[in-house]
Amino acid sequence: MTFSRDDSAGYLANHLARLFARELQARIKPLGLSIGTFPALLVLWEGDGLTQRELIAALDIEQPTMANTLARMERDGLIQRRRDPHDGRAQRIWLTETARALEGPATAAATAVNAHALAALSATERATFVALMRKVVAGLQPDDGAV
Amino acid sequence: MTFSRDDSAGYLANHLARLFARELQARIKPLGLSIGTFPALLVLWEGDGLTQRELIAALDIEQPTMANTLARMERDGLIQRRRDPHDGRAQRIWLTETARALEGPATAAATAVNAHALAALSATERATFVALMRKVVAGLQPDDGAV
DNA sequence: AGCACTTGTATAGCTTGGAATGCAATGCTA
DNA sequence: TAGCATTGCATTCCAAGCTATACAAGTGCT
Repeated sequence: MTFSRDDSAGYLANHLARLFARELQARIKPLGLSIGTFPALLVLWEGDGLTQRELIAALDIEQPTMANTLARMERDGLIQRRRDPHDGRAQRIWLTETARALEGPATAAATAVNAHALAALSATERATFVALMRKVVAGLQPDDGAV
Repeated sequence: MTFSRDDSAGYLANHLARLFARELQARIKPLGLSIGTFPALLVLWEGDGLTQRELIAALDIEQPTMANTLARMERDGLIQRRRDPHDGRAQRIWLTETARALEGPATAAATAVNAHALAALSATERATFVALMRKVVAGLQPDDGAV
């Protein structure tokens, strides 16, 4: 029996993520954004002043990846970093006005991508799909709560 | 209303793919493989002697990505490329014995990753999950059949 | 034969992701 | 309080994905 790509959850997940990324990329490029910054922005739009460590915990991204992403975001004028007055190691991350102004159009773009991607599914199927993804993610995630 | 990451199919797909990739990577690293070569190997194990173009069509990978992946695979002794005798532009890709020998352990590793990832789901849910991913992928794919 | 067009690959340059490592600031403890 | 462990972040190096571009080999047309 050969291993079948289209029966493999892992293969499909990879393919799915690439398709989503391609489309989101196309839609937010006009805004001057790229996909890697998106998750961080989503968190920061809810409330900034976080440390890198807090962002990492929220997003399950490895620390060097986040450091790199934040460096690009600072370069591109999306964030500013200021040292934490109480902890000389930490920096707190603040959105610029530019980044704040992008919340509306950027989330609209993401919503549009999701809508387009799920257009082939019924409302029930969409809910099931998202719930199952959440369940698998939860099962795979390293922080098992209990230790 | 704020955009909620955990209700976003795109966000979840990205997270899911990263979790799968991390685990597969860990499991096949001991074999001397890395995840980027995996899809190409799956196709070539079914039958080699393909051109780069044929691999791309099978996997929905952009051409420069595949060129780059094949270069790494050749460097790592997984494939050899020989010019097509009938078309001076094309090269046909052949697996080395090394690559052939890895089919068993590598697909076993991928199967184990899938099993682990879907462990939180019932048999019915697993089938649903895979079917829904396939459906969304099909809906997002560029080649609409009709043109 | 000559020319434009198409096709198959390669290259350059970027982003996004990770592992491994280094280092400074902090915290803990004997 | 000196020494050690921990924490927060940066850096290095690599893989994997993309866009844009280049280029050589084939194809078709005149």
